[in-house]
Amino acid sequence: MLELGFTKAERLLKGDKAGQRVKTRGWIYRTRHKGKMVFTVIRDSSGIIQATLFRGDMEDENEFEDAKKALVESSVEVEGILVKEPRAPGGYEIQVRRFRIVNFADVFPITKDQSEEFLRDNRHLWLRSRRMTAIMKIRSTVTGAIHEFFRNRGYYEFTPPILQPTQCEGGATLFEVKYFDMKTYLSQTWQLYAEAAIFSLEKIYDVAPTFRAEKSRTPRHLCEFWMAEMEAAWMELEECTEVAKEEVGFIIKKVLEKNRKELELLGRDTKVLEEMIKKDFPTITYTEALKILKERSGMEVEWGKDLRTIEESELMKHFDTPVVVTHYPKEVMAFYKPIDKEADAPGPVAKCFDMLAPEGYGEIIGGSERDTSIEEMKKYLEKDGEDPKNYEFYFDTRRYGSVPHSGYGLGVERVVAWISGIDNVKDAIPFPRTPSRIRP
RNA sequence: GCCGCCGUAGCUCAGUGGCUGGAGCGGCCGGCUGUUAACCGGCAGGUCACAGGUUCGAAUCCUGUCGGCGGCGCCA
Repeated sequence: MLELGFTKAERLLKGDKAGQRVKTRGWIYRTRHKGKMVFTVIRDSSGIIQATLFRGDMEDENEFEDAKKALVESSVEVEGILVKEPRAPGGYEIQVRRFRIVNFADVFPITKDQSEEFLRDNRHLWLRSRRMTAIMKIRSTVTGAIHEFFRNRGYYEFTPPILQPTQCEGGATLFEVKYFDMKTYLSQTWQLYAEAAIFSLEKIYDVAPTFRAEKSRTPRHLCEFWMAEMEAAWMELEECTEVAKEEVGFIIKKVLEKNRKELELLGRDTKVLEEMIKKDFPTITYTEALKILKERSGMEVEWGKDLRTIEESELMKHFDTPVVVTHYPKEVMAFYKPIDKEADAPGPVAKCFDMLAPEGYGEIIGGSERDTSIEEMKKYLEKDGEDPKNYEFYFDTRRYGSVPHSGYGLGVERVVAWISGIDNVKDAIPFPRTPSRIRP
C-alpha cells in the first residue's frame, strides 16, 4: 500500500498474483504493435515485465491508440490482469485494461546500435539501461558493505576535507582550485588528515571522492573516483593486510548475497567469486614476486624497479584469488612508508603493500604502515623536491605520543568493475571524468 | 609526458580522385490478434567535424584546428 497499490515488475514475475488485477508503473522499454494488439515491455527499477494490449479488452479505446503511438521511454501506469504466459519474457504478462500515459517520450536517442563514445555522451540516458542499472546496484552494495564492515569492527566514519592545501602522494598530479585569492587542491587522499584523527578515534574509515590529474587513458583510471580508506592506531603492516583481505572477502560475500540477478545479467560467472572467497588470499613479498615472475613466467625484472602493469598481470596469472604483495623497494615508494629494517631483501624495502585482483583487474588496494620518524620523512620529501615546511602539521602528529599505525585505500570503481566482471572502470561510476571528458 | 587510431543521415557503418553520396536500424504514414531490439509496402532525413590548400574535378590527397578513442608510463 505504500506504493499506492502499484506492484514492481520483479514482484509480479514471482507469479503469486496471477489471475489478479494488478497495477504497475514505469517506462516503456520495448514496444511493437500488430494490428489490434500492442506489446509493450515495462521497465522499473526492479526489472521488466511485458504488458499486452488487445484493443477489444481495453476499458478506454483511446488508451489503446495512445499505447500504439507511445515511444520507448514514455512513462506509464498500467492496470490489468496478471497471467502466466510462456511467450512473455519472464513467464508472466499483464493483459492490459487501462494504459495511462504519464508522459509521451520524445524519440529516445539510444537505440540498437551503440558506440562507446555515443553512450558516454549520453550517459544521463544510458543510466536507464539494464546494464548500468545492474552495475549501479552492485556499486551500492559495495559501498554499503564497506560501511558495514568497518562499523562492525569498531571503526568510526571520519570525513576529511576535500579541499586540501598540500599534496601527499609524492608526485601524483593535483587539480588546482581557485580559493578566493588563494590556491588549493582537490583531495587525492585523506591520509594526512586521517593520521591526525587516529589519536582520538583510533580506528577510522571513509568512502570519499578522490581526484588525480593524471592523463591516464586506460580502462583502470579515472580523474575523479571514490576511494575507501582506513587508518588505525597501534596497527602494524601485517595486521593491516589481514584487514584488507577480510574487507574484500566481505564485499564479495555481500554482492553474492544481494546481487546475484545483476551479476547474471552482466554475464559474470558467480562460481568464480564463490570459490574465491572460500580460499585464503596469499601474501607474498615484492622479492618473492620477482622470483615467481622469473621462474614461472621467464620474466626478468631488475630488483628495485616498481612492478608495472604488464608484470602485475603476468604475476596474477599464477593466482585465482586476490594477492597481497608487501615490501616494495623504498626507493620507489612515498615518503611516509617506513623502511623495514628486519626484512630479508637485497635492498631497503618499505612496510607497504598492494592488493592485486585476479582475472586481469590489477591493483585494487595500496597501503602501508606509516613512518614515525620525522627525520626520515624529511629526508625523502627533500629527495622528491618537496619542501618539508609544508608538512609541519603532519609532523606534529609524530610529536605528541606517536604510535605505530597503518592504513590503506581501496579503489571503489576497480572493485566494482572486477566483481561485476566489466571491462572498464568508467562504467563502474555514474558519470566518469577522464582527461578528455567532463560531460555530461 | 610518449606512441597510434577515428570523425559520412538521429544511431551503426559502406563509399578511398569521376554521373544527383548509399544501406541497415530508428522516425513518420498504411497493413497485420502472440510480438520477443517482429514482418510487409511507402515517405522524410546530409555543413561528408571545421578551416585552408592541391586538382579540370575532393567525403576521398596534403596542412592545420577541434572533438573523441586506444596503448604505454603513473597510480586506486
